[in-house]
Amino acid sequence: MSKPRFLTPDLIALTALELGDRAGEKAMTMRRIASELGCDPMALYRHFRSRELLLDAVADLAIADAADPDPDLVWDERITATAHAIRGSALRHPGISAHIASRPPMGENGRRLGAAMLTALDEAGLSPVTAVRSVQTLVAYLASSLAMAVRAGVRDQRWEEVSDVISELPETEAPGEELFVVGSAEQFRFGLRLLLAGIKAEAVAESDANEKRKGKATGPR
Amino acid sequence: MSKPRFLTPDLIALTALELGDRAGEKAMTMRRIASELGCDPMALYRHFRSRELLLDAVADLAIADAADPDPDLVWDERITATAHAIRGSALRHPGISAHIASRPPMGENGRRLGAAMLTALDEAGLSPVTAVRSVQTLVAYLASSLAMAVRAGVRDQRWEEVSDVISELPETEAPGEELFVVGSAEQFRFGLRLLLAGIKAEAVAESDANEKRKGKATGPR
DNA sequence: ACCTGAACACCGTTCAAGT
DNA sequence: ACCTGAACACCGTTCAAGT
Repeated sequence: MSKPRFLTPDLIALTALELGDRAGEKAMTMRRIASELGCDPMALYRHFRSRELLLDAVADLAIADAADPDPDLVWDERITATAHAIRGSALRHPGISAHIASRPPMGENGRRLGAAMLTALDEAGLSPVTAVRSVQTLVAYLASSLAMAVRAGVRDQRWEEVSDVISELPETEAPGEELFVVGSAEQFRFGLRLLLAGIKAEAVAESDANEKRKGKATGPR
Repeated sequence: MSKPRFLTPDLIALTALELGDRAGEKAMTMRRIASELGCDPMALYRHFRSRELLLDAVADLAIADAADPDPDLVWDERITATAHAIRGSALRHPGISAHIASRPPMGENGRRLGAAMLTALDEAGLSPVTAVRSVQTLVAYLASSLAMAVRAGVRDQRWEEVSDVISELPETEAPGEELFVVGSAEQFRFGLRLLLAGIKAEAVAESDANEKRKGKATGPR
């Protein structure tokens, strides 16, 4: 409304986030964000070099309220808690979730939550290389689950067709319809469980390798 | 150039795919696709109700050359082969890969390849419900890996910052730079391995449950 | 230093009209 | 049946100018 004398990156990102939540992804244009702030569209370019970079800032802001996991939890519960926290925050801001899905936030909050997962995996006994790879895999899965949840507002028509395929398989009873709600919390939980089982197998393999290596120097046990 | 008297969905999709490969994602506008075909932009709307639906057709076309897996392979190798085939085809069409990532193709080819994975998982002994969930998880991971590979043309500046986090962890040696090439084939392979390990654990759990159930009726073995 | 206004080169899509 | 043309209501971004 009134001309804000002090435009800041934070104020711009917050305004864009609210606009997106209220009016949808497509409403977050430079022109509409500016009119929301009561300034000229070009004023935004004083603070962000492009629309893409502005949206990156909005994406990181959207997950600001995802809390770090309780340090008393064991490592795999900490991973699960962090993943669900990120998913929850992102879905509470539907206007920016598609952007989060395609460009995982690497701002203050993205790095904070990434570090939390990395620390948990370190505690699980993974080597640094495997821990980083695992975090990247978790982030990739999280991003995609988000993308699917966003457009699954109602049921995604296209997935229904998969049921035709299933009924052609041998020994198959028709599964319930709810199975085809892509992006559901239940589907998300399932995929996370698969990944954690894989990570645990990886941890066991690495610790076996370490045992064997140490064994040669100090004897077994 | 000359006015094509017989516009078809296939011809339009093919033209758009080539344009995208040649001139990038943003070049695939209704207006430019039409000018490539030598027709009026509005002629396209006779065959696709919206740009989004046209791009869905292009996405499915892009993975048309991903072959079904060799039926002689064991199930997990078949999953791996299919996933790599899809990734390969998608990356050969950089103009549409971002769209593929955000909306997994459910046209002729998407369904064909989804069915191949589902059949493999059925053979692994998974229940239909678990098999469908697993395919959805695999597709989600595949989609996201694609999205990351697309914009990783050069190194993604933002991921580099993760290395700061790592160096704060205890007992960590600086990992090689190549670790931060997000979307690399190696990173993709790693995530796929995690998921397959998870799926195998799931298969074991389900077959144990079945053994126990049958055991009560027919005795062990 | 920070913001404005006009202008450039585009978009997707609707609608009424042509053949 | 299929395609066209003009028009509507927008975009992101550059550049020169204002205060």
